[in-house]
Amino acid sequence: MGRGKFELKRIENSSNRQVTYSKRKNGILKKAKEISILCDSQVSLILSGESGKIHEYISPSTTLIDVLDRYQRATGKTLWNAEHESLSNEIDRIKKENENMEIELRYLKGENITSLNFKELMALETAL
Amino acid sequence: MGRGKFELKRIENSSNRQVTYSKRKNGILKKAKEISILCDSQVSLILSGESGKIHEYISPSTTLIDVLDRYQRATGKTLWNAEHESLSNEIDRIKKENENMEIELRYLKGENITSLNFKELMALETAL
DNA sequence: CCGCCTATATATAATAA
DNA sequence: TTTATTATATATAGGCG
Repeated sequence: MGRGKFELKRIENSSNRQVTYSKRKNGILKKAKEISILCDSQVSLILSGESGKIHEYISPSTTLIDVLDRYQRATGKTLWNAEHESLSNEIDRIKKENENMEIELRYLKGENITSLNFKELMALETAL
Repeated sequence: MGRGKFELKRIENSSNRQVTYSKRKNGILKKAKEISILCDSQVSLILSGESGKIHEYISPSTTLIDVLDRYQRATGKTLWNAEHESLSNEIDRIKKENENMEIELRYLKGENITSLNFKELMALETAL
C-alpha cells in the first residue's frame, strides 16, 4: 500500500520507522477489533514500540486472562511458572547492575578517581 | 475490500463467518509480523475462533512472558497473583534506584557536579 | 505526534470449484 | 475447509502543515 512497495525488513530511518509504527498500530488494532466482532472470536493483541508505551486490544467478550488460560491449555506451556522465574531472573540481573553502580559511585565520590580517563578528569577539574 | 461494504457486526451466516475468520486471521497474523519487523516492535497476538483452536504471533525478539510483563507494569493490571505483584513492585523500585544512580554517575563524570554536597566536593578536590 | 491528502499496494467479500 | 478469481474496499507510504 502506499506510494511504494516495501521490503519486509526493519526500516532504518528512525523517523520513518516511528511514523510507520504509529500508522500500522492503528491499522492492526482496527483489524483486531473487526475480526473479533465480525467472527465472534477472542483476540488479545499487545503491542509495544520503541518508546516502550503499550497499546492493546482485548476482545470485549473475554479477558486477557481467559485468552492466556486458553493459550496455556492449547500449547501446554505454563505461563505462570515461567513468569515467576523470569521476574526472579530480572531482579537478580538488576540487583547486580545496582551493586556495580554503587561501587562506581563510591569511587567517583572522591575516594578513588583513578578509574576516570584524562578527559573526564579535566572536565571534573574544570567543574570544580 | 471485497465486493461489498461490510457492517461492523457479527456475521450471522455461520459458514461465511468461518470463512471470513480464516481469511482475516491470515491477514492479521501477516500484519503482526510486518509491524514487528518493519518497526522493530514487540508484538503478541493471540486469536481463538469458534473451533477453539489457537493461533498466535509473538515477535521473535521477545517472548510472551516479556510482553505480558511489560503489559502488567505499564497498565498496573496484575494478571496472576499477589506474589507476582510483589516481585513486580520490587523490580520497579530497583529500576528507579538504578535510574537515580545513572543520573548521579553522569553528573559525576564531569558534566555537572553541582548536585554534590560540600563534603563530597572537598573529597573530590583532594582526590584530584 | 497527529491529521489530511493522494497514488498505489494490499486485503478481502462474493463466488465458484 | 482450502484455493483461485476478481472486483472493490481499505490500508498505508510519502509528503505537507
